[in-house]
Amino acid sequence: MKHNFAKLELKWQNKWETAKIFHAKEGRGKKFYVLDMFPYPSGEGLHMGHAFVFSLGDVFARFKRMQGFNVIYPIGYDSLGLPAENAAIKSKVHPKTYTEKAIKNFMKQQKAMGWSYDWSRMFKTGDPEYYKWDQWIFLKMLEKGIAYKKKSAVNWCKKCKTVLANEQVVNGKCWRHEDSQVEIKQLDQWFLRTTNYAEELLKGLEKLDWPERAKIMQKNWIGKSHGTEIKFKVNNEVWPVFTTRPDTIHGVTFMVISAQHPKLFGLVTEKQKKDVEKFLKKIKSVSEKDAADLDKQGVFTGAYALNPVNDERIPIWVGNFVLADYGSGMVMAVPAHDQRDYEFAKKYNLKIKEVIRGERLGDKTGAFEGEGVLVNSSKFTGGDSEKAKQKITEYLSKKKLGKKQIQFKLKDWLISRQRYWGAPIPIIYCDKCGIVAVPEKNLPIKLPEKVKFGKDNPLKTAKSWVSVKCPKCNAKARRETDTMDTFTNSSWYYLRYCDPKNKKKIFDSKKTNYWCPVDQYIGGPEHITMHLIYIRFYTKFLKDLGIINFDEPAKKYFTQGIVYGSDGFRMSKSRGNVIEPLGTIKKYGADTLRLYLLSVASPNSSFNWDEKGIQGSCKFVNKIVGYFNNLEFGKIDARTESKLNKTIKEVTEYIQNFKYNLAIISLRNLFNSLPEKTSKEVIEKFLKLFSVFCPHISEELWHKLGNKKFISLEKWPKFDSKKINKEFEKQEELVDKIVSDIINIVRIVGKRKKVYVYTIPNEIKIYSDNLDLIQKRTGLDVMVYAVNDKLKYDPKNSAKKAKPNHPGIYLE
RNA sequence: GCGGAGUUGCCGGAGCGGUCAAACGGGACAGACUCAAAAUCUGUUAGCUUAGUGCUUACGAAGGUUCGAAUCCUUUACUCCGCACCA
Repeated sequence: MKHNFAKLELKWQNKWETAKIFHAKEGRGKKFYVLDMFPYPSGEGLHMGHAFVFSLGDVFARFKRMQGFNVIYPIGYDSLGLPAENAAIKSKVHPKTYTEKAIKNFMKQQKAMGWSYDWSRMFKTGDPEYYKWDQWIFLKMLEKGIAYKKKSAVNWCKKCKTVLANEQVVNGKCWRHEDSQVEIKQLDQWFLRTTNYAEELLKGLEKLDWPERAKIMQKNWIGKSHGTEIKFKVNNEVWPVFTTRPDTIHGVTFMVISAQHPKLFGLVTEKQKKDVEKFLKKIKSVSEKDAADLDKQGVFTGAYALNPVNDERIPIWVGNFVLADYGSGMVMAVPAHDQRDYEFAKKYNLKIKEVIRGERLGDKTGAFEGEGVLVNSSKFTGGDSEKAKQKITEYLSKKKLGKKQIQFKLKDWLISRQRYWGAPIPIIYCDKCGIVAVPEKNLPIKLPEKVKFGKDNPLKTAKSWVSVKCPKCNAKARRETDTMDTFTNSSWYYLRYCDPKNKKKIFDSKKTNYWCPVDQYIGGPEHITMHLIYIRFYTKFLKDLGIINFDEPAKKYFTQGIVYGSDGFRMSKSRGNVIEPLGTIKKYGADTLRLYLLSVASPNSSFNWDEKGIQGSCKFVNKIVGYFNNLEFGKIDARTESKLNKTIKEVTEYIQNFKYNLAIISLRNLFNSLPEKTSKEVIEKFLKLFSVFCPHISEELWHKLGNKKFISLEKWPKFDSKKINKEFEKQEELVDKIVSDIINIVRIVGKRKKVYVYTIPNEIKIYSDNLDLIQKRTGLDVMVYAVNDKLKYDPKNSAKKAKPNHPGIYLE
């Protein structure tokens, strides 16, 4: 009875492909864009996590397609990037060869899962035809002042041998190397001005239908705070300082400048130079060990700042806890009213001056950070601290000593990478002309094939590639050897799917505007503060550039759970707990695997892989096949009709809301209650619902029913609420109840052969209609009588026990 | 430190004010079929109790709101995740 799923699945995969039924074309009705985050093709191939996420997307795409939407469901490969380069070096092949091979392997597995991608739109970011447009966007950004180069303190990972963006630093460590402490270096690097869009990125969140958690995370990441910029004077130079507590300005007793501040040594006096240098060395060596446990440390710079409200001379210290790139890299310290400043002051014996008095809650020691009344604050004394924030800001503004300011945590995106396997930054350095953009017509700047991988940036070893003529003056010049962060490639890929083969333009705006934005984006939670910020930023930029007419990439976003190994840990090669879908497909078939992955838990929660559980899905699939093997049509009964309509309703709603697990339960319930004979219509509708989960077997059975077209292109069944009758559910419950009652009695009194059931007269139909079922389930002969039946057999007068919903029972 | 998610029966997991001793799946057990097994089908799977009843204890812990709580509120413990000296 077991079907040969391997052969069957392959057959349908091929049929889908030759008939091109999943190819998307513009203008065939209301569009719907379903997008899974494209995979990073690693040599290990697909793992169960991929199988899970992509199945989520596939079900949704199939569902929407059947609902009559013009669905685009593309796939591609994020093939550029460091891990591929490192893996390639390790296995001593060129990154290109490495990724090409990995992609082939991916495709094979993806096809085996039966995902309904439009393969004709597939691309790889590693193709020059793709990254050409990465470079093009860069040039546009350069034109608009969004891309720029600056020297600043940047994060450097020794293991990656490259700098990292702020988003790629996790707990002070590299996002790819938990054991590699990020170092701060002063380097000249390319940045994208994401901060220009900070406000828009924040505001745009409001209208997005994204999980609350994702929105909150992005909001925190963008980190808007309102405050005041106050201008302090240091050696006759103005130093703006950002604070959210201008009301405490009179309590400033020292300033702290960041240890990474580029202008630090402009402040340090001759006398203090040694101390400062020693200090810098010290914090650097400590940070190597463990920066997280580092306490606040600092040393006097010898310089003084003038407090603009009272001209007090305030010593400037240098400290390890001040960020160089937030605000101006220098803070005003008010130890009486800020816990950090307080600790610092205590440690180094600095003055503490109280300027706000209020009611202390809880802790009696340390800084008082609450609200209260101003004291020791010249003419502001006596005022309310909350109001004073505004008053003091106004006062400073009037005197041009400060102004209201909004500050963001979001930083500009550092995109330079000192590595090979990325899109080269299209820039040329000329001794005469300086930084020169590569003319558009010269794009793409292809990666040179021959490079040496080793200590330094590999591109530097491609001597003939590096040396070029200056596009402006034709003098000898050299190319930028940094490449672009891999996240740039994935920041606009969804747009390219709309017109992937375009050689003249990045894409035809008409096409892109038709398909986009993405209607349903699906991806993991780990992308929320990286990829999803970047892709939104790019979208906003491209909108401003005028080539698209929308400013958010994805209206809806669904965060899926993570599939962990059976040991409860993230699947990883080093742990040895990786499960490849291909092995499971071979054993059970793709349909079964899909069904299982989608029914274990709700799609947004994580779960551990457990092969035992797949049995249930396997049985169900086989049961369906078995049912079709001895299929005879009959008439639809009202009960089945009610159940069918109810199921259609539920399944539709559940899928729409990504509750696939519940949709599958609903389908099981329907199937299990199907009578031996029912109408073809019922069977067909059931199969359609089922087909989004198990498309191969559904196509096969659909065909077997005599249909010539693909079930994948059929119309999604509609339900009729009027046909849903709760009475039937109630009857079912009564049947369940009588069955368990009978069995319960048997258990108590021992085995008997005959059962006599006495119902109140108007209920007899429920039981006599279901007599077969009751007999089958109890395994006993059952007779049903109405209590008023004079001819009934009732030796113990059990009929008198009958109540509504509760018939009397006699066994013998 | 801040923010988010979670803690459910042997297990995986639904449920998110009454219809809950709690969907669905797995496992275990029993019965049917079979010479037998697998598969399949049926039932049981908190405890006590009873010719189908009733009771008690149960949804991390402790309190509270309510006629009524796994579901709402408060406190607390633990787990996972994200951010983290943001001035």
